[in-house]
Amino acid sequence: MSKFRNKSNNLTTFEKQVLQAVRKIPRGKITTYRFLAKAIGRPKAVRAVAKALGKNPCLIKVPCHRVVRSDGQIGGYKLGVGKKIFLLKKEGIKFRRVNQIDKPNKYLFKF
DNA sequence: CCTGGGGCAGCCG
DNA sequence: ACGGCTGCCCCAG
Repeated sequence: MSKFRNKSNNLTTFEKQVLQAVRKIPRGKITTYRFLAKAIGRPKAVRAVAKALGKNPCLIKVPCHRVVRSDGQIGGYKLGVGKKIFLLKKEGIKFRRVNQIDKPNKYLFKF
């Protein structure tokens, strides 16, 4: 038995697919909830995808802060939007206003 | 700019 | 099993 408690991720197949896809997003890049939904073959399950991110068990392996809204706004974050913005800035993402990414298209990661 | 309805996987009673 | 919310949303109007 590991000393480290295994946060037994009771994740469904769908949720795993979502998290797996997010892991591919490199530092300094972002994607949107919509693209992410498409990427896993469920273009209409956008909200379900967003919800799945809320269950993200490991913020290191699954950088869900790199998933933002289609309009370039930040979107939500389980640990607070402020934290999300902080992380994105740290990775080189520029903001035009607090809460609004400058030229989101520039950073978009294509699956 | 704001609004409503679409859409769907999970969760809870 | 089952129906009704809900959620890190989206876009047409």
